[in-house]
Amino acid sequence: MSSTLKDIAEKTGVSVSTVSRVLHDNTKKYKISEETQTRVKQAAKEIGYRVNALARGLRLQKTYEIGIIVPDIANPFFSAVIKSLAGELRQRGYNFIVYDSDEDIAIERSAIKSLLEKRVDGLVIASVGQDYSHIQKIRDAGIPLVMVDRCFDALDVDSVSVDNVKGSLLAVDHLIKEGHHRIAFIQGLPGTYANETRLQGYKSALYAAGISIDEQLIVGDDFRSHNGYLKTKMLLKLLDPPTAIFTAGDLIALGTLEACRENNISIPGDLSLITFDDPDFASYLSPALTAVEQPITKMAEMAVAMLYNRMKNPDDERTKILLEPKLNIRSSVTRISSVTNITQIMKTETIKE
Amino acid sequence: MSSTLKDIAEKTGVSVSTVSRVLHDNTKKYKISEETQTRVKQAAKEIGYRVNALARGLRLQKTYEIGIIVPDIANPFFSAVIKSLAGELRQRGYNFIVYDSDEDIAIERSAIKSLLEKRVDGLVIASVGQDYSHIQKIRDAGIPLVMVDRCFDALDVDSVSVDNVKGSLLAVDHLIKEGHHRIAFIQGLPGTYANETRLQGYKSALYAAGISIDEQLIVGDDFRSHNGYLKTKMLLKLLDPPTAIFTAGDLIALGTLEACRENNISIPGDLSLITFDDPDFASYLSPALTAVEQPITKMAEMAVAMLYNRMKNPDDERTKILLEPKLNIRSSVTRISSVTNITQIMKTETIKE
DNA sequence: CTAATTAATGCAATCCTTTGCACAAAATAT
DNA sequence: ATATTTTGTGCAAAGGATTGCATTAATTAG
Repeated sequence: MSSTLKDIAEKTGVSVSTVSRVLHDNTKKYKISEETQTRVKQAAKEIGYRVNALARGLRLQKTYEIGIIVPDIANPFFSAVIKSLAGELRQRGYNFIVYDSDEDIAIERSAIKSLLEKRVDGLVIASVGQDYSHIQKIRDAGIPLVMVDRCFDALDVDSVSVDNVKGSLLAVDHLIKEGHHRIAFIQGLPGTYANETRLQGYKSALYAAGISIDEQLIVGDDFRSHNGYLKTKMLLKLLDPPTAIFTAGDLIALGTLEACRENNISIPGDLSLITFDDPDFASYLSPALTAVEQPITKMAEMAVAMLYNRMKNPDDERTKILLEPKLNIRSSVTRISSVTNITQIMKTETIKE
Repeated sequence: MSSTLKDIAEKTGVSVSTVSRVLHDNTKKYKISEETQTRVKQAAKEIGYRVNALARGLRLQKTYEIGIIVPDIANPFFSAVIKSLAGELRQRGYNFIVYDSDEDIAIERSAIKSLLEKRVDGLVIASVGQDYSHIQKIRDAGIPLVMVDRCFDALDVDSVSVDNVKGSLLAVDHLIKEGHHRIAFIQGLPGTYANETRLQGYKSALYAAGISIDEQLIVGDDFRSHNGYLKTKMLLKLLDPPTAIFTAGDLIALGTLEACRENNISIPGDLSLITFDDPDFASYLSPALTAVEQPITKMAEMAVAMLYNRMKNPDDERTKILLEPKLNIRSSVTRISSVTNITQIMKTETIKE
């Protein structure tokens, strides 16, 4: 079906080696006569020759492919990350293969298996989290790898992510400054890097403000919108409901919006909302969402640069980079009066005792 | 670095063939003794063996990879399509490689080149449009191919897309029923299948209602949000601005929302808005967007089924499938009084003469 | 006890490309 | 005219896996 170097060789009467050299050896290391060159090129075009990347990769032990794994392609945050990574990689002459682990660590494992079988030259992984033994194996096997967004503090691997703790601090501090004391946190998948660090930021902010932590207000179990929907409904049913909700991801916030709409709760009138992640559509939502933005382009740029460096210098020391988040204040948070605050605090105390 | 069948063979003292058969021949066509099997499997595990997909693909002339090309990964519509395709493919034991053509036909071409070099078993393409000579070549080369969403009427290739004309009719009819006569259309990339068919639906609806077409109200040149933003600003500056806008894609609608917000135009108070594509967040926008929904899951399901069939039966007749769109009425369209209508019509007439 | 099966494994070709080394012919130097 | 260098090209191995055919040893049949 598809033609090979051999076909061209037969057609032009030269050897396969010569054909290969004409078509791919940009170096003039081998001196092929002008005449042969044109004859071969001509034949290649006529016959519609296309190099076989499998054979080449096999021979060269290099594929110019990078594997990318994210927990959810359809999540605007990750699709933006992929898009940025793709641009960076293309510039450097690399292609990429994306896998969607669907927030499932078993799929993540099998994705890694597939990619390694394909002999990709490197990996960029936004891990589901929870466990890192499989990632550790990749590193130990000496395969270039960088983790983005979702990484592991305890694992010594190149990584670039946003300072999640700081992002949460920014968000919760803002709520506190606006007079909120009863602030709920709807988390993503527990045990996950992104989640634990964001939770930590939430707790620190409350602690720093002298607000005691109410475990009832920490709910949720994954990054999907349905989680936001369900948990918001639960929070609203509390005897002493929160005056503000901080969600760990954009999709969760969408679920919260849906629940509020159904229950005729006005945001920010009745409830303030702030979320981690700042997708393109955040400012067009009703109301425009106050959100913590992550520097996606920067993240992709650095990830590729780090991967590139790791491929060149396998023995460099590994680095973990933390980028600065940014709080974009829009209109989903309202100031509440200090009178209310005091009542709130008293209420909280009462429950606590 | 990574181990091969040969390593295992040496370690266990059997031949490479035997190792291969133990590890991959699920058929019991060759009878390998239980003892050898366990010895080989054991060694493979110890040594961390991993098949080389390049070598296997080369030998088998089959890679179990499907190439996917879309114009914009970050567009929620396409990322949803990819996600659905991915699920379908995985079920059938296929992997996939995604490329983002960035709405650029040159990148699309080079993506196709790359994928064919990798010897993918089939292709799913949402083409940029404009030209199809490169697609025709794939078909003529006998490579299994199905087009989704963006296809070509004039090209005989398996394809599945939504009935765009009907979708536009649904949208514009709805506007007309709500009393609108001055309806603008902000298009996507001209020359594109999706765009031309949607435009056609828009025109037919107006024609059927006896409303003359005002070329001033047909604007726009790509599917990005910036296009929506710019063109909305222009439309608003018209002496006789539209009372409703119909946008050819979700991102365009986002741009329109932004422009309206900046100009203090209330939707649907001052202007009604309806869009093609219905992303998850459409119902949470301000206002909740009335939108034409495409059956994405169905589309992916059928695309994979068709591709699968084409791989099995290369000579079957090719089919073009059109799926039904659905209008989701929310709150971005308002009814306008017939008095206004008449004035509007008169104004239009005046300009026309 | 010989002939015919069956069980268990190995040989070697094939898939396609790349590249170090060898070699013949032509050009240049001595 | 001989020795040396340069040009232009081919040979063959390597990269890893698969599989039809061949082969040997062990069983079973007759």
